[in-house]
Amino acid sequence: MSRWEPDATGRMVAAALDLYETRGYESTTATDIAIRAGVTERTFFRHFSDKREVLFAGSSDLENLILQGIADAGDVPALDMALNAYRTAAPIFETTRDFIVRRARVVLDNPNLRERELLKMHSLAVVIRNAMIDRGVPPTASAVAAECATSVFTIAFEKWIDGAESEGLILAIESVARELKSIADEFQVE
Amino acid sequence: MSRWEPDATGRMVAAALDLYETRGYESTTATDIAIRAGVTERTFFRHFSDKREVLFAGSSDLENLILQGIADAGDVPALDMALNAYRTAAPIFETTRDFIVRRARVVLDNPNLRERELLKMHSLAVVIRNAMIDRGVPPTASAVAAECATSVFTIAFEKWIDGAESEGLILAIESVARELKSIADEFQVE
DNA sequence: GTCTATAGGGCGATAGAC
DNA sequence: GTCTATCGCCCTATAGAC
Repeated sequence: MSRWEPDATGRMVAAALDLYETRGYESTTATDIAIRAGVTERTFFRHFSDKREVLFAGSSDLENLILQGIADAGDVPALDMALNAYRTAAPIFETTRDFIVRRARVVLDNPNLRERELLKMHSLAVVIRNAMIDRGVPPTASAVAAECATSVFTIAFEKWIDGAESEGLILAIESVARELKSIADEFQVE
Repeated sequence: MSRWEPDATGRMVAAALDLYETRGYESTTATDIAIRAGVTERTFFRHFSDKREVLFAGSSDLENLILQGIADAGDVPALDMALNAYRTAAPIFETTRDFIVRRARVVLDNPNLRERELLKMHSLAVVIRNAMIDRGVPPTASAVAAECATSVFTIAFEKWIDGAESEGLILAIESVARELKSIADEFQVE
């Protein structure tokens, strides 16, 4: 038997989500989470740079899928390429839906967590943007496509969480993308 | 002569920007800012809910202009309506360009401030979205238009700060909006 | 305006894996 | 021996309570 129970990170994430749900984020201390996970406060901060980060463990996995989505995309228009990043990432949300939904609710009603989520989403957009530039897509087109695909994903995710799109996250993405297309069609540049 | 020097808020904002520029955000304490502005630490926290907020003073003015931009827009397509919010807000950036540029640099290279900025931009998007829904634009169209107009503004702002668009922020907005139109044109929905 | 709890960083000690 | 995960104690600044 080893000195420590395995998967300290997983235990801390689970403990944090439980406590944030029941007591709320503000009134949960880092020490509370650590104790519930069977580690010390100091260990908590060695795994997570701050109290928010614990709900964003595994975001580097997400980033890798995003990058793969760009690499896997064929020689398609910029917006399609950017959207492919999120199509490729969608499965990791779908396979852990219960956790994702609980987590989303907690994040949604706490400004501190919301803020961190926006930073994470923004860094995904930056990753997509840079990967597209590396593939030879012009800089401004890459920036606009990456940002707008991220908006599409965010809105689709919102619908999927609400249960309005019970047919799956990818279909929700396609549906919101169609909406973007139609809005842009109506728009007349001066 | 009054008991206190006037414009405590303005002095704290200026002091904070100076210190964040020279020492960096992390190694500037709230007390440092307060002292430099000639107030007590307690006064600082009475004006600003936290150390980040000091660089976002006046964001309610911005929100009001945004709302006016939506109200002033004629019966135009959704994306045009959302963009009009930022066209209307553009002048307050242009009249204080020096301050805005210094501020943008500081925000850009500190994750804590960057995070807060993203939250502020997101709440502008939400304000636009709700104002559009109130004007009778369908919910999903409002969401997509508000988010994408915000992306357009952010990218245009970036170019304008870099000096690439010396002809003004509004022209930068129009130019990025054209890019969005052309990207959406290429995109073929499945 | 004063007091205090919490966030979160620094550092050295400890105990297993290899 | 090295490397890595944990602990424990000390510290300061933030930010909320009173």
